[in-house]
Amino acid sequence: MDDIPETAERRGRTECGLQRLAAFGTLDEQVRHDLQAICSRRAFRSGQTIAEAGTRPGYIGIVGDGILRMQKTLLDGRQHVVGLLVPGDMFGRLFDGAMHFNVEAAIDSEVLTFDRRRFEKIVLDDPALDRLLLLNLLGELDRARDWMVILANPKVRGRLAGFLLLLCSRFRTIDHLVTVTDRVIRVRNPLSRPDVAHLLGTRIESVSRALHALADDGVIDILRPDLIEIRCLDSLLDEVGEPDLLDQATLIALRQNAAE
Amino acid sequence: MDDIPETAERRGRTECGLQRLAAFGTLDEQVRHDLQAICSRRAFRSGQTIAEAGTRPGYIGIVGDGILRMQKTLLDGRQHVVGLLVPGDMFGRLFDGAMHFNVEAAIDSEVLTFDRRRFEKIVLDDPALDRLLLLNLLGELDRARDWMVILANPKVRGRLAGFLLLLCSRFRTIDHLVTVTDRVIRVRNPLSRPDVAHLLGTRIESVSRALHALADDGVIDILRPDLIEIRCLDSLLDEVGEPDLLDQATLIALRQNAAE
DNA sequence: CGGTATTTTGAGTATCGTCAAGGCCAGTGG
DNA sequence: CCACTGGCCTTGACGATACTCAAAATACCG
Repeated sequence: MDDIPETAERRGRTECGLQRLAAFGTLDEQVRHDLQAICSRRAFRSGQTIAEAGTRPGYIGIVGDGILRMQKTLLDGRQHVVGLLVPGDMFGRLFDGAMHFNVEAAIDSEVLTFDRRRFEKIVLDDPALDRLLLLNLLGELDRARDWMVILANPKVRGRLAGFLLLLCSRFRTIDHLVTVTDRVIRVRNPLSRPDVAHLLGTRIESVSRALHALADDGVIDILRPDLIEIRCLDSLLDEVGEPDLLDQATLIALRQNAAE
Repeated sequence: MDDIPETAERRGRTECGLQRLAAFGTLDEQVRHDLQAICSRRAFRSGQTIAEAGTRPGYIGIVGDGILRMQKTLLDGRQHVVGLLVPGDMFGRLFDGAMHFNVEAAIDSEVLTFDRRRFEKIVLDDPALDRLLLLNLLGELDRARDWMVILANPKVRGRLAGFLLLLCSRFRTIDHLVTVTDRVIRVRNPLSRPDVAHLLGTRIESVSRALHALADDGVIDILRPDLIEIRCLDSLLDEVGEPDLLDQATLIALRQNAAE
């Protein structure tokens, strides 16, 4: 897993793809240019470590492509997933101390890195960018709270349902991870069974059983262990009980073809 | 609960107590003065609603004294706690849309409110305040992730242990909620049994049993249902398995007298 | 095609949820 | 002062769920 050399790093500077991230489209031309100048695009293979807890990396990262997982190392050495990062999400302790979690690539991914010092300088000079970061953080907070509600579900089945919905919500814009064809939503789960189990506070066997129980009830189809087809969105929503787990935009997007 | 008149509001403007909040001490004199000018101090009785999900209050709130709980309303109408706010914490969707959760007073509390428009204006003009808010959010995020780790604990006992430790960590600076006397830490739990149970994804009976199981093992003492004495901090930490649930400063503070 | 890792299934046990009953405390009214 | 009431917390008994350990099946990779 970890024997992939650090040099699995494509060099950047040229066309780092910042403009493809919608959120940055609203920024001032000059600011985008400044950011472009300190931006490198680096590729990481699935499983590779990108940033480690306890250290303070010299750069700010923005996910360009792929999925990263944030995880904490527990006393017994196991890794506990505390969140996923999708394209557009940031990490890296702006203005702050050491990382509180590791960042690893959940699938092959590309990360835009910005020298932290210089990034902070640009932020201080541009309120719009600053505001962008603040809103990004607020969104991150809401998602963390969504996780809390899901994790507080007393039954594994309910937690798993919430997990699947959250995957759809987060991956909606990433077409190779979520595809909405007529009546069904197909979603790829980038987390291994042990990771899912640990995240949901249970064991791999229980995850497997709950998943197959949902399949037996016709709520989902298991195409592959990591590829799920959602046949009945409403049933899944019922299992969770949280009204605004999926925002309106996501709901509409997921239903758009299903309604035909 | 809700029949306390809205006028349970002490008038503000004069000496709103902003300077007592450590975080704001570093701010520019002028900024503090500007904030003071738009600050009102309002008191809320335990159980009173302070802000509602779906609305966009006209003010930014900072907890002055007491404990607030953030909670989401589920489909079945129950309220689910997703976090606690202690003195110095903020709420109120700066630059952003509607609230995603309710805010209620968990105990009698005092809140500093700032007109949102004017607050945002001051923020835009002062990078230091902006940075303060950003760090506040980062801290909030870390705490939400701590909750996630605790909630992912498969056993009620482990989740409860984590809950108690998190209480200590959050309430450390509030002397009437956490007192460290020789060898023991005494902490008051501002949440009712139903709230704790729901937060931890279990039932009140299980909370009771787990609490008494910890007491039987000599890890804690139950002085009153809402007043816990921690006799063995290390045992509690073991139950959780998360190394940095308590930051170094908190650990030292909690142990300072216990070491004698 | 074989070998390995992952996932699934099965059986037994521990934990937890559920329902019902009992205890404790504060407030009320006799 | 004491019985009564209602809210919350605790305890007990039983059934449902989930965890553990072990084995089988499947997917993955050369």
